[in-house]
Amino acid sequence: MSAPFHPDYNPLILKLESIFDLTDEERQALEKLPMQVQVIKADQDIVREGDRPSRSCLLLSGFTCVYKITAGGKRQIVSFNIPGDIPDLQSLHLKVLDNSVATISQCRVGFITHDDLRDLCNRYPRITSAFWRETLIEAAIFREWVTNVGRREGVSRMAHVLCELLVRLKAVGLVEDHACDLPITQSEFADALGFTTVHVNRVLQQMRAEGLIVTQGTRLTIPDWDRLKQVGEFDPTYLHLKSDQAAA
Amino acid sequence: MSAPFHPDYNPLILKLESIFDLTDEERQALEKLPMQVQVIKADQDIVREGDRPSRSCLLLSGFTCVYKITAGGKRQIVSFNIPGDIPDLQSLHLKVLDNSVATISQCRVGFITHDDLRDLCNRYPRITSAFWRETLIEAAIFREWVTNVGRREGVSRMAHVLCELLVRLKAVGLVEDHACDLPITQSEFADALGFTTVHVNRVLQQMRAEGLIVTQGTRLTIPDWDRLKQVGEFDPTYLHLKSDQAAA
DNA sequence: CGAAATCTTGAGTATAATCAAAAACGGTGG
DNA sequence: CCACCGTTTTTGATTATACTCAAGATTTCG
Repeated sequence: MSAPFHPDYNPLILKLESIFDLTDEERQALEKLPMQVQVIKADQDIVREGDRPSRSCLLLSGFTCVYKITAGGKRQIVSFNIPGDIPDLQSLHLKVLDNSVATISQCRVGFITHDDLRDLCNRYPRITSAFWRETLIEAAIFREWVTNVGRREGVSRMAHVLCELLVRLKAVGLVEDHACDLPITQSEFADALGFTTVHVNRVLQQMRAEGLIVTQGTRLTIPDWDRLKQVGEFDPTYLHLKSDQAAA
Repeated sequence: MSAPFHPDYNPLILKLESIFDLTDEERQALEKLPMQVQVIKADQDIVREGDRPSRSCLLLSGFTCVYKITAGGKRQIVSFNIPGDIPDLQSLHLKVLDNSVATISQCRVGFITHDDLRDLCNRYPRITSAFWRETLIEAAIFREWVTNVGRREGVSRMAHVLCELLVRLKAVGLVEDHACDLPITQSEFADALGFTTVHVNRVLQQMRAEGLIVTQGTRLTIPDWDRLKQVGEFDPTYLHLKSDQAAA
């Protein structure tokens, strides 16, 4: 599996192949998809709630998040994006964005116009299916996220998001030896989990103490995957991955 | 607007027209869509997590909910379905269901085979778009649901779901004079909001005391829509309705 | 090396959970 | 029409998870 920044590393194709069978022709069409690549530094909005974009953004490297701000000024992150994700693919069919997307780390982003996307879908109807499937899995992730925030507490809630991230990162080749780079701050985890920063800190300390996770800077290592899965009540079915790379 | 049970009342078409412009031809094709209609009593699963259905279900009358059960045995309702919804439309592209769907009240359900749906989509490509759009709006509702459960508390969280239900019911003609029939128990609201039944009860009492809602049996009346919207921090943009029936 | 961001700690508090039981409601059958 | 049963709603008392506020330690990065 080619590493990030390697010339052959195309996270979109890796991602789609993890959920869909592509023909060579379709793969080539995807490789030729025109995009305007841009490097964006950390903590910048890529698109904002209320925007009416005419293009979607493919995340090539780095981490972004989809978030909403309540009228009371609180932020809720509804999902983390990893390379290969198109966080605002929905804007192809929904004119007004109902959420914002921001970078978490420095990112390389490829902007693809809706015209080019529609063109691709018209020429390759199965790619329409693949993209539709992609957005349906995104919805499945949101459902699981609701369940996590609504019905799990403390350590269990945190463990579940970590499991999800690990499995998804594995699918695009970004996990090695149960370890990955995860440049997400405790404050961002708080906004994702519906906690406060202080509480996230205490939960993480407990998880370290229990040997569920090991952290060194932004590097996360999972010493015992089965135990983390168990604590997080994690079942990867909802990610609808083709193979059982789901085992991580 | 035709009332439920009136012969012309087709909630699917009403629903799609609230989010998409249909041509006469497309409307006729939808009307002719073959379906096996069945009456299902309250509190029954229609489909279960893990199923691999070969058909989807269109809710014709009554209320259903989409839910998941955690390994710890807790239930989380991730959305309520109203007439016109197809709660498991995603199964057209995702083989294994990652959630269950259950009736809340007695329901009339129309089962439509995936073959018939695929057929319809092939013959009317714009209907593919309409359905895709439909599932994207469902995803938007999940995002908002995460935000609600993660970042709003007590009265505000409850007010928000009520606002959403009212607006969606309005779009299919089931709200009159800011009132509707809402056969959802407090225990079901608890599973939807991430609360306990006891807490839902106390929240509802407070809302009644503050004049935010009036209930008589399963009938819900909203005396002051603007105030409810304000308390629930409700902005209907995420429902992506065509017109401003969003005002309710 | 120094400023800013991030992480950590402590003490006091609030929202919501838990447990347990009583009251009210809704439908059914006599 | 009313008695009866199961479900749903309501109440009270106690507890727990997570929040708030505030300040200090550490890391990161220019």
